[in-house]
Amino acid sequence: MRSAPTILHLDMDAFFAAAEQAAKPSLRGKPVVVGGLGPRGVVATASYEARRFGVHSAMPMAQARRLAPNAAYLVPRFSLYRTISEQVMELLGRLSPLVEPLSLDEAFVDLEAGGAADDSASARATGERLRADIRAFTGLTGSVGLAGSKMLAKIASEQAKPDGLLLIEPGTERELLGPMSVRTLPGVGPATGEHLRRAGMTTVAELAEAGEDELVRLLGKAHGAALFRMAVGYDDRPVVAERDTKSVSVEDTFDVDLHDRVRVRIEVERLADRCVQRLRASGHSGRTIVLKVRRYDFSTLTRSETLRGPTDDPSVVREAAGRLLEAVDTTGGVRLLGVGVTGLTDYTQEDLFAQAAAEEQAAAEEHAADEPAGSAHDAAPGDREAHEGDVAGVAEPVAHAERRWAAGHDVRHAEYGAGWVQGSGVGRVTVRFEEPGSPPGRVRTFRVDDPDLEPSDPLPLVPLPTDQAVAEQGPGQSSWPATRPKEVSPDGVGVSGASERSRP
DNA sequence: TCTGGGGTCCTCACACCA
DNA sequence: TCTGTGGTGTGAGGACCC
Repeated sequence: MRSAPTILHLDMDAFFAAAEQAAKPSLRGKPVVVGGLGPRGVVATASYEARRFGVHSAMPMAQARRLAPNAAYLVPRFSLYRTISEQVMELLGRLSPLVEPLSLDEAFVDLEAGGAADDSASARATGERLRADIRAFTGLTGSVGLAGSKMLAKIASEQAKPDGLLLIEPGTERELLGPMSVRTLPGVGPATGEHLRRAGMTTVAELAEAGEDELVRLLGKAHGAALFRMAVGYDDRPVVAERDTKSVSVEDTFDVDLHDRVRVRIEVERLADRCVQRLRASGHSGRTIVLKVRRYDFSTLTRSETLRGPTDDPSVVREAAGRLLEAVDTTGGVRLLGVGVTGLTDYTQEDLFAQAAAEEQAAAEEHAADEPAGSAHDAAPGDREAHEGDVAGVAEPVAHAERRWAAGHDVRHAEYGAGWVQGSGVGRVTVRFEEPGSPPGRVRTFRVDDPDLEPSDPLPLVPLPTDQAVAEQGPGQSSWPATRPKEVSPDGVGVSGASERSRP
């Protein structure tokens, strides 16, 4: 806790949906829902227009479609969001060396450490400047909270949404927090909230009145004590720039429950391989292998095995996961499988031969991953929906030519210019010709093998400055964030609802 | 009308050892 | 030798977050 509100929390507004609206002018002002489009998908982000229909994060997609049948439904394009996120994080990095990213669209900044602010007035000015810069550089809006602690800064940005700034003056915390719901505090979810409600506590003030001993009795030592401190507005957690990864995992929910034991085994091995790929990409190896199984009735169990030493060998992880699977009863069906590795270290302590073999295999897998989209993981459930756009409605694996035109992806036509794929199927691809700076564009349909049509990289959401404009700013002046939109992996977008009406 | 994916942290139970 | 205790490692599950 500090005497000046110099901890800043930034939260981008409806980030994934806003990015799609910025990239696709025809979707601006319309309800947009981003999330998994499969039968078991959930909403990742809903635009504010969609929220008016009652759609919100974590809601089953089927329910969202009932509430907002005319919304545009899109699959997330993480590489695009990551590019935008890097631009935003770079802007934050100019304020302070102490930036703690929480996710692609959220971060804490210690303004004091960067000398960017030392009192309320300078903190507020810095926050407003940051919001203006984010809008100028990305075309998106973010909300800023400023306070003397991380908890309060986060609460402030939440209150400021959308597109606002709120500063909490030190000394006013308890007064402000008192009437708020216990669910406002970080760490109080549905279960803890209900637990507290049964104990007669629904507001933060009631938590503070109950006292630390009572909260510890109800919730346990760590949780109870932490919650009491939060309730009285005390939070001295520092902004931490670098955090070590503790675990790496991959999981897949299947469109239809798996019953075949052999198939389950194959999926576990596939997940183990994907997990090792990630593990290696992060430069880690790990000692404990974890298998996660969610059964037909949504009951979830985990089984783990700790090895004698850390590994990043796919065969070792595959075998361990397979052994763990042997001990699990899967009768009735399996809804989800996951494989993870914990107990991470930065290197492998196994013998050098194993290490060399592992590296060879990693190189081979990396080569395979560079091949055209769809060749490596067509059978993997997580990838399948990405290639079969909602609009295209293709039940069978799409033909290679059509696979080039994943719905939502950017394209360029020799005559009509830049656009994005609205759908494809039966030898045709439908493109809406518009780009971030243009008015909503027209839709045209082409043969999938039209030589004038080519896939292209995503365009910047706002025009990049000319070299002249940069030069005029002079050396050392604020300049465009270095990160540029780069190649986006074929993670696919399917569109339905509003845009589906313009299908050929 | 069903409930994603990738994480973190905490608690509890149990075995083992000093 | 037996019993109690406390620390540590491991395994499982739950809650929470974005």
